[in-house]
Amino acid sequence: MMSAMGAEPRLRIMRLLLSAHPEGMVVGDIQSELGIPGSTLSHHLEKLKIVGLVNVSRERQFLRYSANTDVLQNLLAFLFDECCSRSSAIKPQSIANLCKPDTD
Amino acid sequence: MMSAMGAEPRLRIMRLLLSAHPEGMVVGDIQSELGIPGSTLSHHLEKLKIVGLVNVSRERQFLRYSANTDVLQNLLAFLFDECCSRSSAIKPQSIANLCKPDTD
DNA sequence: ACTATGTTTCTAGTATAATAGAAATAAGGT
DNA sequence: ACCTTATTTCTATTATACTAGAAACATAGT
Repeated sequence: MMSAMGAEPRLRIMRLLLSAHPEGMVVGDIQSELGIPGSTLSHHLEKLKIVGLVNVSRERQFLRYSANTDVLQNLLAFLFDECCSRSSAIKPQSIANLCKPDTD
Repeated sequence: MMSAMGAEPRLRIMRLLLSAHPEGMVVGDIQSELGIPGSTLSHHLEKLKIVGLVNVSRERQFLRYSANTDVLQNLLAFLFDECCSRSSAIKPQSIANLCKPDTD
């Protein structure tokens, strides 16, 4: 998954899909937004789908892709676990607070 | 950075260095622990160093590598920011709680 | 059935990355 | 100065990934 997110075109796709979450976007819109040729885009979407970072569903003749936030959450949890339980070097609160100053 | 962590040998290195945090490890110990030939290991360590995920310091004739937890924290913060501020789809607390059930 | 549109698969070229043996460099001990 | 140990750089090979045009496939409308 990190390898998948490590490629710039795919990180751009993920960020775009997160902007459009939870509705997601159809391929054509992603394509015109990012300016990536169809076949190249399809290849990247395929990779993101394989590792589970995105979900796909048909909508008439369009394919709608959306970010799989459960999987993203697992990735974040894994990284946290590595950092915290292995080394206690990172303070989760300092990061969590960045996102939700209103809850808690 | 995600690309760097996305390669399996390098993820193994990072996990090992996090286990040994904050002391870190000298190259020879990493090598015997992971069973990676010296030149290959050196190549991977170089990459991790370039993206800032590890720090190096000389210690007599050894080179000691250690995980750069500040940079890791920034990476986590970036991911959180993408997920939370773009989509509000991820609950930071659910992850933060995995690590520190005693603080807060 | 035919046409139009959206998306993928096929194919191939190019670039980047992983691997590791051998030689070179660095630091330390005698 | 020389030898030993630690690590890197050099070099080359092999494998994998990125890119994208063209053709194929899927769905919808007429």
